[in-house]
Amino acid sequence: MTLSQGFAEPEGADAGMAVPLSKQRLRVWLRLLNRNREILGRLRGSLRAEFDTTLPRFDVMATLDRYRDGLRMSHLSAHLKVSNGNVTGIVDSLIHEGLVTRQVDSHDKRATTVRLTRLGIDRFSVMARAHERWIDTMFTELDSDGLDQLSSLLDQLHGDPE
Amino acid sequence: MTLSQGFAEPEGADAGMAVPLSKQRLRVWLRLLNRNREILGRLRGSLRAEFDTTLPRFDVMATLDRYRDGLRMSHLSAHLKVSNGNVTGIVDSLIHEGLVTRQVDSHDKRATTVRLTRLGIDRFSVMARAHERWIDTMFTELDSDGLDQLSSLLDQLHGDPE
DNA sequence: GGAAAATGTTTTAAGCTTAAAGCGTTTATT
DNA sequence: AATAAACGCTTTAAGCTTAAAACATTTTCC
Repeated sequence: MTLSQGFAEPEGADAGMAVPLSKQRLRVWLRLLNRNREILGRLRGSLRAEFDTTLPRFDVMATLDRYRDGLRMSHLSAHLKVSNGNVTGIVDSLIHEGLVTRQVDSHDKRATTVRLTRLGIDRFSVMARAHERWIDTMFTELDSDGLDQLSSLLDQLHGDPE
Repeated sequence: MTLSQGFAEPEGADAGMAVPLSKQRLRVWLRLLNRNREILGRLRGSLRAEFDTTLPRFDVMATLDRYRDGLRMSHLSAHLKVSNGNVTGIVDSLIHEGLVTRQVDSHDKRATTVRLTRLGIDRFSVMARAHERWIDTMFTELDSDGLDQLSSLLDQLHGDPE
């Protein structure tokens, strides 16, 4: 999965200042990683405690809720940035619970469209409200300006080759 | 795992402005999550391609490299913010490869101290240099000020109950 | 139209992850 | 000292995740 790109030299010619900048980047990356893990841990615990479900299932439902007309499996996994096969299992289990349907495309028999059921929509809307509250409490200290700043700084990271 | 805390009302009394702020928080959280996944995906791929190892193994070694005197299993998992049992398996496999040792504490027979071996230290130092380069390329667009800002904004998120 | 390449998805094998239960060991309480 | 509680770690069961292989269908290109 796209790994042969790396290895450009740090570009800002490493004359004296280069080392500290690398270290600083490393520290910030570590912090980003840890914050993310902490937040995910809390969300996971809350989802389990309140709704007896998991984060991956919630993520799939959230994405399908944003695309009410349904989504191809491949688009779903692209949106979630997880592997293709991964989504298969999660969707299977959501179908098993009656929250989602999988419908073969009439024009292309390879492709399927996944969609929330009525039940799925209803279930999700309850969870979404709770989720919004959890995020609110974790992001309380950031006001609109802080959020904009954070957002724009995050945009400057390029995780994707692009 | 600490889940009964949540559910304070968004505190800034939701009069008109509250809804957009929640949505903005949600968007930023999504972005944070996605960036993190992208970066992790790239690092995973590079680690596999260049060193035939995994991110969790790298993380354990990186932590042990910072604590050359060794670390208790519990401290290790606390640092990594993963579950206790999780680390057990990863350390097992690192021991199997001769990169790490596990030594029972002489005063407390329940506890063990995990430490990099000479081989582990050497292997890690090679990987660490590559890792630094990868992070450098992904964080190129952020200068020292940007990094400081990002760092301080991330500090304002509270993932941990605290 | 038929072979080859590409596409959309699922399956597989290996490994990660968590929460909860289990096992010794140590500490606290009487 | 005996019991109970706490602690440090490992095991277990269930589920998530990935990369790669496999499958089926469609498209491309002679």
